[in-house]
Amino acid sequence: MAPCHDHRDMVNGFIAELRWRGLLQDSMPGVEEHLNSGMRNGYIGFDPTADSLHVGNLVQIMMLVHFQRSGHRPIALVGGATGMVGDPSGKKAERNLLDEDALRHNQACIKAQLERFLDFNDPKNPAELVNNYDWFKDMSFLRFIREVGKHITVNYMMAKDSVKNRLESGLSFTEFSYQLVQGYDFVWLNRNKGCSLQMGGSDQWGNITTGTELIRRMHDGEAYAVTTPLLTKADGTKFGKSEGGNIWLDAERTSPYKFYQFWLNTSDDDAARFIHIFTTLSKDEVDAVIAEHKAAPHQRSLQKKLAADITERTHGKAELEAALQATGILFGQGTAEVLGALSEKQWLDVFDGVPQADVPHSSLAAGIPIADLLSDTTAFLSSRGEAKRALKEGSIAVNKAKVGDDRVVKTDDLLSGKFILLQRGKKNYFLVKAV
RNA sequence: GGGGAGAUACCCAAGCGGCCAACGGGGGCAGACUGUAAAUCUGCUGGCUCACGCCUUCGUAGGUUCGAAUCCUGCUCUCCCCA
Repeated sequence: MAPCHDHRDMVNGFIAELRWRGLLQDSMPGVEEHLNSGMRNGYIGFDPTADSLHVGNLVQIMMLVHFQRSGHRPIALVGGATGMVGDPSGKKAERNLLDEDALRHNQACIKAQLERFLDFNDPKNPAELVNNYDWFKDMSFLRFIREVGKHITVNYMMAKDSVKNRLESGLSFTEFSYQLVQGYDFVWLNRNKGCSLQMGGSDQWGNITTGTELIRRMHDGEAYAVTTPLLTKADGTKFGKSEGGNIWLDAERTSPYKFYQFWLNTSDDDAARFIHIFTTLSKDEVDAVIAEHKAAPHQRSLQKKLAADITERTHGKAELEAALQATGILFGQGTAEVLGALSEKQWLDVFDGVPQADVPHSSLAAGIPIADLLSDTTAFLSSRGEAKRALKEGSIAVNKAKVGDDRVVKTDDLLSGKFILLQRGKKNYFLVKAV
């Protein structure tokens, strides 16, 4: 056998890879042979509905990552045009349309994020980013319905679940047309980029098959579809949300610390599935981590591995280190002494993603009753009533020590001369800075 | 165009003249147990004081009444049925 310097010299079973990772929901007959017989181009579309992707998009991003690692060329499509139409799939109501400026801004931000996951400079199979606005901006309505619409019957379009489910509540012609617009993306990519595969979540199956159908009818091309299962959590709640809402890939929206914590907090069942999906570890490595975790579940090595891997991939090594340091300090044996040993810079680094407030030295010198500090002074808790409730629950800690409602916070409580750490329960922190 | 039903706190959903800050469920938060997991149990979940009490709140604007989320009127919106 010829020596192989780079795994990308060879195409290796992408579909098999998806299978063991639990990422394969549906696929069209013949895909596996098609992909295994040479380097192929495949794409996934991303909706520019916000200026950042979130962890829910991560499944699709990882699909492209695995695709590239298998030796194929991934194409990420940002839906500048489709974003203007609105996909009815899985939506109960008509969507609001974004204006063009917002879409442009969102596309640029999403592109920057995708560049962190995919290799756009690989000499053999570089990733590519396209925007369907580029081929739709000069497409006239008449041309579209003559060239594209002509090939698909309304009967065919109505049979799609995304349309059927909305027939009762109603959907606009615009949303109805969505599958054709997306289908034409595939046609265009097939023609101009040699793209023969579209991937996506299982809710995209209908849209994708409209695309393969169009390709077949318009120029007798070869095209395939593969979808991933919809990601769920073991407890049935929606994946990707946390107390504060969505978990974003943008560090400004979700701090790397919170991002790391999100993954660290996944349940055992979920973590075992997620490590298959969101890391590039080999099957042996995955099995080993899961086995290690089973042997000593309290170590939570599985969650740690998962969180570290994704955080580093998303935010980089330095941010991961900072998140680890913050985690160690906040959840470790961390006592007031540990905290007091930090430099001012360390304080600010560790608490980067934690809400903060400035409090004048003078009021601390006078002493602030804890209830006042929690609500009026810092707005850590939304009202005095909530502060008092929390105190009654025994959930408030100052500098990692539980306090009662009679506690008065003074200058003596300042650590490193400047900081006080407030805490509600185990996971909610607030940093007071004396100024 | 005609007829009917409805709008209650984050969501669902009771209440139909005073005992309603408003049953119950979900969600959320916290405590216990743990492993910053899951499951379970307990408490809290409008604001101010927290002890009574007070203030704002039941689509919206008025009205009746000692007193209304509950009755009357106008308005807005939603849903269903018939044409």
